[in-house]
Amino acid sequence: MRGAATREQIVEAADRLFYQRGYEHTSFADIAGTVGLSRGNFYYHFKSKDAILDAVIEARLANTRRTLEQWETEQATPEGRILRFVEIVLTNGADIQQYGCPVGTLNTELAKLDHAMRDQAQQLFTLFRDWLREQFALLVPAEQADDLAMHVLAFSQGVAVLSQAFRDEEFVRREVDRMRGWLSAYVK
Amino acid sequence: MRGAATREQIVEAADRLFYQRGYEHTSFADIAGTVGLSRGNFYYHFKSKDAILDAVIEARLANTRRTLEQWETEQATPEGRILRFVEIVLTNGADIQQYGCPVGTLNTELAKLDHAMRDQAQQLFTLFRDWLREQFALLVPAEQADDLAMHVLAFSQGVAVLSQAFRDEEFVRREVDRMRGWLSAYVK
DNA sequence: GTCTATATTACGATAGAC
DNA sequence: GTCTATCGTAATATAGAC
Repeated sequence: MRGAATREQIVEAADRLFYQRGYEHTSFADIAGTVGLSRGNFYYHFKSKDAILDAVIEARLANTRRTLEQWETEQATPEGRILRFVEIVLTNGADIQQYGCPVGTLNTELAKLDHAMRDQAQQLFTLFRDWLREQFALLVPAEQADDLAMHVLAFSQGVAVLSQAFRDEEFVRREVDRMRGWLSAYVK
Repeated sequence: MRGAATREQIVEAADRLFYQRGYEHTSFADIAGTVGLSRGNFYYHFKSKDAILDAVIEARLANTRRTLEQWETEQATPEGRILRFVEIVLTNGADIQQYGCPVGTLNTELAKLDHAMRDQAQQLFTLFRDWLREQFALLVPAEQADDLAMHVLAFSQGVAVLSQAFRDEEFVRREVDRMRGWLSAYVK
């Protein structure tokens, strides 16, 4: 019981630190310090740094699935759901301006490190891609849906990178408005 | 003479390694090994890692200015110049698929590290932004030009992040085609 | 300008007591 | 399950010989 709670605390702290500082720049001491644990005890729960990354990605995948399910129930129409995704850059605007997109920055970092966990990080993107594709498939012929899903995904990444680089909230708003206009052409 | 040549070699090697592996993941030994220099001698040329980063960014700024000037002479029309920028994601497609955008990934990394050289890295983006704005100012009213410039910049970053994550050249092609269509609406 | 040798620190990881 | 103590390695950086 207690063990599971500690493990969860470690994963949560690592998740946040990996996002805010990056994976490589986060040390065991950082995570242990945040949780209030000694470095030695750390290895009882996770035997390597990669093992923590694995757990963090698994947690993010689970959280993402939960979020997407919630959006399904909250938004009645496919365009409403797609718009819900588009507006993350506003909803999470402050975090994105400081730390970038949690999915995009992790993928970028692991790609440069040529890290073994690259493909699992890509799955985070794939979750959104597939979900967006399903929404578009309700609006356009099925063979166009994936292309449009990738376009919306690219929008989110472009906005996130520049939002972090320039720290310009107005830019984000303008891009969301432009995306709203683009999207309206596909609404039945 | 010889000293300047060695310094140049160091900056070139560091530039490439920072791009391919990331700044933090690149060690002095990596750079020294590439140039064929001992670590000790290294500090004769650069007294710290930050000093190398500074020199690398300066070199990139100079290279970027040169590239933009070249595009000015090569392309007679503003739309041709903007398109030349848009097509970088194809021209440098292989590198971007492997290492991402050199400007975007550096900005993302330095932002997470909260690095002192962040603002100088941002200048790389600003060079492209200002240049694109000037091109758009020849096509649309001046007050719209910066918004459109940022949109094109966001396009390049979105495509670069997803190109690296999914390693999908077809996606890049489709996005460039879409951008060509978008751009044609602004051409006189 | 270039080298070897070394100081120093931080990190990932292990051993073993409690 | 948690702790302290410690090892090995790699990285930044310095000192001093040639």
